[in-house]
Amino acid sequence: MAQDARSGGEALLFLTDEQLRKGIEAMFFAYRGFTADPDRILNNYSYGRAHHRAVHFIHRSPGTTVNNLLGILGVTKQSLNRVLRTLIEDGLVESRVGTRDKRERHLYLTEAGIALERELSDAQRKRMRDAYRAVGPDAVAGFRKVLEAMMEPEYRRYFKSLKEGE
Amino acid sequence: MAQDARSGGEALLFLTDEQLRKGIEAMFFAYRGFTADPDRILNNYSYGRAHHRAVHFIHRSPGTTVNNLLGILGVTKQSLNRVLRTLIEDGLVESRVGTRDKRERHLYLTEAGIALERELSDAQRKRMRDAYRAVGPDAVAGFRKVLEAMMEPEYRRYFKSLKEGE
DNA sequence: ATTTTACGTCAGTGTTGTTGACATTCCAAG
DNA sequence: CTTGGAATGTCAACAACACTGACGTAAAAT
Repeated sequence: MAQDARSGGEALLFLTDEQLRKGIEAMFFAYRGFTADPDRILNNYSYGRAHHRAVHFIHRSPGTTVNNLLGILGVTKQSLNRVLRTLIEDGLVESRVGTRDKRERHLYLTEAGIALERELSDAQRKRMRDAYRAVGPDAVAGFRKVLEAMMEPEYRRYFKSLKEGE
Repeated sequence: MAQDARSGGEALLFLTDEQLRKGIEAMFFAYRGFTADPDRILNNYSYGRAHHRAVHFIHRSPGTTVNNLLGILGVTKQSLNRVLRTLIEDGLVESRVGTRDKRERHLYLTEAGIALERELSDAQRKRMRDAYRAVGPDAVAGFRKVLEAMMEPEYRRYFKSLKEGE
C-alpha cells in the first residue's frame, strides 16, 4: 500500500502507515478496557457479552422485536435466541407476543433486567466519563467523529438516526 | 453532536449519561467496522481473530516470546498455543528455541505469514486511513487521546512505551 | 539440589457463533 | 376461502475459541 503521506507533506503526517498502526493498536487495547468492567460483572452472573448487548439494546428500545435486535447486533437469530432464552428464563427479559402481528415478539426488561442493565452501564459509563474528563470536550468530539467514520455505512446510518430524535 | 460544552455554562454537558451512552454505542459499532474487513479475509483462510492478533503482534515484534505475547494478548497460554500451533503447522509462523535462554521460543513470521499480515493490515489500515481522512488531524488527535484514556492502566503503560522508541 | 520459570499438552467446560430443520403466523394470488 | 410463500421465531447439533486444572519437560535461578 502506497505511503501517500509522504506526497502530501507535513499536513498528512498522521496518515503514515506507522501512525495508522498505532491507531489500530490503540483501538485494540482501548476496546479491551472498554469491555473489562462489564465482563467482570457478567462473570458473576455467568453471562457473557452477548447478554450484555441484548440487555443494552432492549433497554434502549423497549418493545423492540427479535428481528429488530438481529439487525442491530449482526448475529444469527439462533445465536440471539439462545441468549434471549436464558434471559427470559432468568426473569430479566419479558417477551410479549405482538398484538398487531402475532409472529413478532416484543422484548422488555423486567425490574431485575433493569437492575442488571444499570449495574453494567454504570460501570461502563464510569470508564467513559473518566476518559472524557481526562481529555476534555474537544478530544471527545474528535473521538466521536473518528468512530462514526469507521463504522460500516449500514450501521452508521442506524447510529446517526439514533442520535437525533431517538 | 447536537449539544456542545460551550452552551449555557454547561461545561460538562458532554458528560451526561445520554452523551456517554452514545459514546458507548459508537464504540460498539465502530469496533465492528474496525474488525469487519479482517474478519472477511480471515474467513477465507478459516482463521479467526485470535490468529490475526497473534500475526499482528509477531509482525510488530519479531522474535517475541510466547510469554511476551501472552501478556500482550491477555489470553491463557492454552488458548494462544492452539492458535500458534495451527499457524506453525500452516507455515505462517516459525518458532525458534532461544539461544541465550533455551526455554524460550522466539516467534517469527515466515514469508507466507508476512503476506497474510500484509493482506490483513492493508485492509484495516485502509479503513483507518479513510476514517482519518474524513475527519482531519485534530479529530484524530482527540480520538487517540480518548482511546489511551480508556485503556486499562497496565496496557496503557505498554502502549505508551511502544509509542516512543518501539 | 531444590525451586522457579518457560513452554507445551491433555482433558473438560462455557459462551457464542454457525447451519439445518421446523412451527406459527401473515398475506396475497388464485 | 383456500393455498402457497414469506416472515418470524424456536429447537438441535456443531465449530471456534475462550477458560480452568493438571501434568510433563527442560532450563535457569537460588
